[in-house]
Amino acid sequence: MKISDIIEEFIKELFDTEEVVEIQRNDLAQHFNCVPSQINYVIATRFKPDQGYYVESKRGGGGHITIKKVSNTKSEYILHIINSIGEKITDSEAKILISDFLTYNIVNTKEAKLLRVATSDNVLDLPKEYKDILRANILKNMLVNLAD
Amino acid sequence: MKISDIIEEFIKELFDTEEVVEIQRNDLAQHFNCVPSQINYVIATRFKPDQGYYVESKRGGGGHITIKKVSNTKSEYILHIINSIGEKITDSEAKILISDFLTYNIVNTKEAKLLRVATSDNVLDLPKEYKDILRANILKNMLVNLAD
DNA sequence: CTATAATAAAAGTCAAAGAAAGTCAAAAAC
DNA sequence: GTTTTTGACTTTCTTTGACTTTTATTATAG
Repeated sequence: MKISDIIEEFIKELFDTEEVVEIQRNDLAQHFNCVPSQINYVIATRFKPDQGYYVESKRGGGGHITIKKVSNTKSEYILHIINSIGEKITDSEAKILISDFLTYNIVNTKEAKLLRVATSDNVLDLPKEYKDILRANILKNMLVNLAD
Repeated sequence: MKISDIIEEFIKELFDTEEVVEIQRNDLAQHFNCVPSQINYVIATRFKPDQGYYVESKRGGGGHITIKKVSNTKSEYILHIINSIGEKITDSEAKILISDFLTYNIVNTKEAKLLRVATSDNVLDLPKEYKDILRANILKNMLVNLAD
């Protein structure tokens, strides 16, 4: 079996327990007994954006390579959620949904806050008969704009 | 972990309790067991003006380094806008405000979209008497969460 | 008692050395 | 002939230390 495949597999296994994988190029190379640039090769060929990964790195002392898995099914997931939201949604239902988005990295902290604020009961100071309908409307429309 | 990162973190923690941080270069270096110029390095790379810090120093006996967190004009700007929004705001007024935020890089494209969507006339499908009040409420609350 | 000179106590500068990661093309393997 | 492996060379960031500059204090001369 090719060393590149082994390294690829190794890194991918790290994602089982980690959301973001941080590696030390030289250490990893030493661990697999290969030249450091082999690691670059593996990353360049197996962790491309269209394969759902985002890579960052830093050189110098304490340098490292960070690989993030970006769910490519993100927009699919969002569209699915949008469809599952009916004509109404309560404050607590929305709250849970948004918290899930954060957990699954569909949105970042700031975006989650914006979603939450724009759909929260105390901001939507309206008669009951409007509230949940409007909330569903706002939420769905905001979500569409997060799906890309 | 890098010593520079540790020192950076240490200094930033001082800001939790202090508005202005005053350090003694040699003491700090001794505390972290590094050469004094390491402190200069950390300050030069981590406490730059565009990172929101202003640094002053004095040499000689009783010398020191003072680091001030300069009031982020961004959040100041946002807070100012929030105060200027009354109890109501129309769709077109909001639109202009949000477009200004983008122009001045107060928000990024995605955030601007979210603001726009959550305050737009067609999403806020409500009787006229509620619309502008609710829009102001939503907008102000969202902005609070962008001010940091 | 001042005014100056010497000394000490800081912080600043800058370049060299070290510690990573990146690049790219040649060689090897498939 | 395409993919993988290898390694020499480059770039970036961090650490270190010798040397400089500034400021405060202390000692000395008048």
